Amino acid sequence: MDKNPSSRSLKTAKRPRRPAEADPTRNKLLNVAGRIFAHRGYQAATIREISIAASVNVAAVNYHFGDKLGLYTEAVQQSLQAAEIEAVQNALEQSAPLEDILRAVIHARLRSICRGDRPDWHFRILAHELAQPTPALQQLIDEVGRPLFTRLLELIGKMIGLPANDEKTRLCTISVMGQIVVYVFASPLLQGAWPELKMTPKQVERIADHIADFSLSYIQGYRTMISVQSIKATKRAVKPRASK
Amino acid sequence: MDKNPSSRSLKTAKRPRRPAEADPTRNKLLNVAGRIFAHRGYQAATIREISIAASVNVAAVNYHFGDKLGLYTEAVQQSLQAAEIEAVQNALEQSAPLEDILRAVIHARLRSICRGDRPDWHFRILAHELAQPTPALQQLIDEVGRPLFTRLLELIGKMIGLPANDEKTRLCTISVMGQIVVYVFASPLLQGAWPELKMTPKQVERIADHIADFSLSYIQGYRTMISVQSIKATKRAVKPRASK
DNA sequence: GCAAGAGTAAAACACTTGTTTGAACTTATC
DNA sequence: GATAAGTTCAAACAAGTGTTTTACTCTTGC
Repeated sequence: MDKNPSSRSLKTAKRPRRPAEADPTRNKLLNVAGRIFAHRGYQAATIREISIAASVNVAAVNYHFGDKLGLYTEAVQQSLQAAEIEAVQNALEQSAPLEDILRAVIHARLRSICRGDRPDWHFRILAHELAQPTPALQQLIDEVGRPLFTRLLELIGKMIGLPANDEKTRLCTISVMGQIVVYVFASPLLQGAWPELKMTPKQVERIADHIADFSLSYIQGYRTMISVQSIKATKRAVKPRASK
Repeated sequence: MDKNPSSRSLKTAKRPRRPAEADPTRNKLLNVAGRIFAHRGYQAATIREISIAASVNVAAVNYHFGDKLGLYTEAVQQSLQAAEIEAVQNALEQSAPLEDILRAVIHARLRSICRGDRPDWHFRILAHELAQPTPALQQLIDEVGRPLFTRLLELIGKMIGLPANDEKTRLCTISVMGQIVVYVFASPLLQGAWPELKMTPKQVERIADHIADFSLSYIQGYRTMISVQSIKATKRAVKPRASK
C-alpha cells in the first residue's frame, strides 16, 4: 500500500527494491501511455488498452501512478522533457542576424512537428487538450506555449522595432505561429485537399523556408516603413512599397 | 417500430402525424445536440446529457436517429447548413480587385469564427474531429474544407500569377488559412499567453486587417518579383525588394 | 530461516455508457 | 368510438470504464 510515488522517493535509501525511477514496469507504462494518449486523447484512451500494450497488469497503473490522471500527467511531463524545445531555444539564443534566427526557429519548430516518432507526441497531446482540456492543459501552456511565445515576441518585436507587448508585435507573432501550427492541427484536412503533400524532410525544409519568406516580407517591410515615415501609418492597409 | 427516418419521409402522405421534418422533439434534439457535440466532442458527449438538456426521453435519440452517430451526423449536417460559408463564397465571387476580395474573405472567415453563438459550432466540431476523427470528418472536409481551399487557391493563384495547383500557390494559401485557424484552435493557448486579448467585433476586424496586410505583403511582392525578373528566383529566399 | 514489505496478478466492484424493451399514451382514419 | 400506427416513457440490459480488493510471489534485512 505505497501508492504515492512521492513517499517512496523520500525513503529511497530505506527499503525500495528498485533504485529510484528505473522501475521497468513504470517506464514501460510511461512510454506506452505517452504514445497511446497522444494518439487517442485522454478520455478515449483506456488504462486496459495501455496495460495490455505495455504487457503489465491493469492494477499496475493505479499502483504506480495512483489513477489514470496521474499516469497521464507524468506521461505528458516526460513527453515535454523529451521534446526538442531546446532546439528552438538554442536557435533563439544565438547572436546571428535576427532574420536568420527567425528562420532557424521556424525550421526547428516545423521539423519537430513533422516526424512520426516520439517528439511529435506533445503536439498531438496539445491538439487533444485544445479540443478537450484536462488539468494538464495549463501545464502544457505554461511549459510549452508561453515560453516559446514570449521569446518569439521579443525576437519579432526587435525586428519590427516595437516592444514585445505591442499589439502589432503580438499579431505578427501569432501570424508566424499560425502558419506553423496549421500543419499540425489541419493535417488531415490538408491531406484531403492536397493529397500529393508528403512531409518528407526535404519538403518540410521547403515549407519552413516559405513560411520564413512569407513572414519576413511583412516584417522587414514594416520596419522600413516605420523607420522611414515617422508615425502615421498605423491604421491603414500596409503595403511595403506602393510601387504600382 | 419505424426508426428509419427515410422510410417515414417516403410515405409522407400516408399516415405520419408530423408534417415532414417539423417534429418538435427531433428539432429540439438536433439543436441541443449540435451545441453539446460542438462543446464536448462526439465521444465525450452522452445521449443522456443531450436528452436531459433537450427535455426528451433518452430513447428518443435512438427512435428518431437510429443511434448516437446518426444524431451526430445530422447535427453536423445542420450546423454546416447554418454556417455562413456563403458569406465567404459571396466574397469570393464578386468582381472587385483581387486584394479586396482576399481581404473580404479573411474578414468573413474570421468573423464567423469569433462569435459565441451557433455559427462557431462547425469550427469547434472540426477541431474535435481533427483530434479524434469520426466518420463525419470526411464529410466536413468535403463540404467545408476543400471547397473553401480550392477557391482560395484559385484566388491567390491569380494574385501571384501561378496556376492553382502550383506548390507556391498552395503554400501561400495555407499560410493565409493558418493565420486564421490559429485563432480557433489555439484560443485557450492565446488566452493564456495574451490575456488582454478580447475577441470583440472591433478587435476581430483589426486582426483580420492585420492578416490581410501580412499576407498581401508577400503575395504582392511575389507577383512583382515574378513579373520583373523573368524566371530565376524560384528557390532562393524571397525578399520583395532587396533595397537594403 | 523467516517475517515483512514491495510488486504483480486475477477477479470483482461500482459506475457510466449506448441501446433495447414493452407498456402506455396520442392521434389520425375508419 | 374502435382500430392501428406513430410516439413517448421508465425501466432494464449488456458492454465497457476506472478502481479496489484479495491472494500470491519474491526480494530484503535481521
